[in-house]
Amino acid sequence: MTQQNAPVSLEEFNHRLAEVSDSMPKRVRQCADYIAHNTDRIAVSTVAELATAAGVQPSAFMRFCQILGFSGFSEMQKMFRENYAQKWPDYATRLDNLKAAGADSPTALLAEFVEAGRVSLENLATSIDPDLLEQAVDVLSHAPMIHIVGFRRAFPVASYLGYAFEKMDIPAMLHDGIGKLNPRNAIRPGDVLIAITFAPYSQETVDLASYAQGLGNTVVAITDTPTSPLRRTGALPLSVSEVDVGAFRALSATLSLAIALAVAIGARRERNAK
Amino acid sequence: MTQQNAPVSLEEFNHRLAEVSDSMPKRVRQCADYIAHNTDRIAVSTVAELATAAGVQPSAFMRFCQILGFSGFSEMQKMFRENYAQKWPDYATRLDNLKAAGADSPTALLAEFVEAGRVSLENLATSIDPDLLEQAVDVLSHAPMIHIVGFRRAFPVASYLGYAFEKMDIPAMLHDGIGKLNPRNAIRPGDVLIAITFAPYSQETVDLASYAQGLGNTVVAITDTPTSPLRRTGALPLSVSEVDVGAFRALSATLSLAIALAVAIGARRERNAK
DNA sequence: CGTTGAATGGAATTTTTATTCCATTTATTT
DNA sequence: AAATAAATGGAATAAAAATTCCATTCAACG
Repeated sequence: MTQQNAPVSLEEFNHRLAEVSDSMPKRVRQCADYIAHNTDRIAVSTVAELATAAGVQPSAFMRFCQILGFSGFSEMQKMFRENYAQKWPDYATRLDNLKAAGADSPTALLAEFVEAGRVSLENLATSIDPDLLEQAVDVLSHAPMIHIVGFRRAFPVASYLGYAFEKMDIPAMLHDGIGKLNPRNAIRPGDVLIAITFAPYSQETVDLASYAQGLGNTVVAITDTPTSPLRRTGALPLSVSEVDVGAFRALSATLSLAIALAVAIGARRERNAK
Repeated sequence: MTQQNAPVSLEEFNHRLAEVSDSMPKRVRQCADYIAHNTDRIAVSTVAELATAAGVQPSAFMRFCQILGFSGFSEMQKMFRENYAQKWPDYATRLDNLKAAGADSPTALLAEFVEAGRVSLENLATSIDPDLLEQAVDVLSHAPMIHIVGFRRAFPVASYLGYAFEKMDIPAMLHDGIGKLNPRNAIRPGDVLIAITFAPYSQETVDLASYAQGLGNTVVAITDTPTSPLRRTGALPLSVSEVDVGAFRALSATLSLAIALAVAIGARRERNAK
């Protein structure tokens, strides 16, 4: 009994709800009232749970779903789950589709990276922990010297941080591994290390981080997943999850976080100096 | 088979994940990796869906849940559904919250860079000339060796290109200025130079570009304004305009262009090789 | 006050989803 | 290289959930 006009977005859903909320039998209205106040529970509950919470029988809740235009509860829930998951498009699939369409053209590829960057940025904005960021800025703005380490795909981020600190006259040292010199002894008491690494985590970075922590220095980690080895050692973790396109990523979110961190440190230092 | 220590919060879950992520069989690790990047999907998916997305059988996913200390998938999902609460605020809302923290707060700064990055990416997508990009890919995919130069704020871009080419087994050389060696003679006939520079244009980059062109080598320029000195010399110009936040920029668009260029070259080379 | 049609509760049924089990493959150890 | 243990895939089974159906209740109207 699927109706022709099932809502496909939160807006449509709310609109529909308002539209039909007059002319509802008692029990169905109970459902509507409950849902209006607890819309977010739809995606993660069963009919039985929602029905109980609304004080009605499952069958009554069922009728509510149908009055709204869905074939049943499952279809309604599907809409909410998809809406929620939309932030994470499946890039592997999309890339396959793209190739199937014969479009491995440079422009199509660029569009993919632009899209991936956009999603990564949105995700950064919604996932960053303001407290951790604040803590990182605080500790870094008091460091006599900031050390930076990051290799392979993390190196562009490390070097950009180095550039930014340089431009703001903040004492900083980029451990870039030139000549395999490993200038560990440059890390003095009170110095803070910014360690950047992503899966597969580079051993040198992890080593330097634990060395610094062994000395009692604070380490700020820019890293990805919760399984990152930098988290285990008690570093201050700033996490970024970047969307891949094939085997590569655009680093948009990571660099944005890095440069925001650097500029915030610069601003904080000026304030401290006064 | 409920274990005594099933995680009851996201923190505990992540901690546990990090703890056991060494010493995991292959398939279980696949689950861990997928979940680490898509934690938010657990609440709204079925085992079958997650297993497919992680590329494993449902039974393998089941084992993963148990290794983490849950009796099964349902128990794990229950934890996530209970903690689901206010994950709903969307991008726009969240960005407002970040800004609301105060003008020069780290989060407000981050919000600005995220916004700037988004705008820059949009500009890039609409302003890039597909023909020029195609020409650049074409000429670079036939080069016996690709040289890369970029200093200061362009250096992260240059080094990321170096990383990408390295990963794809494409002969490339990053002219990074170490020891002021200036290995100009490494540029052989047929080689192509990617020169990256933005206002204020760094002299070394411009010099190397005109040197290469003097030899008859093609130069692909990643640069900004139409007045860039790299344009005057007849280089193939790919232009990006990046939105500034104060004196800095997030480089999102530039890096996206660079990585798309690199991957396109890699794909083209494979096609040529056949 | 009886008749009719809508609304309701609850149990029966169907469908979906989680979970277990076991034969087969893959690694490890001797 | 053989023996042993661990890991894996896939199908079988169990559990849970959605959906339907129908007997009963309630409300409206003549």
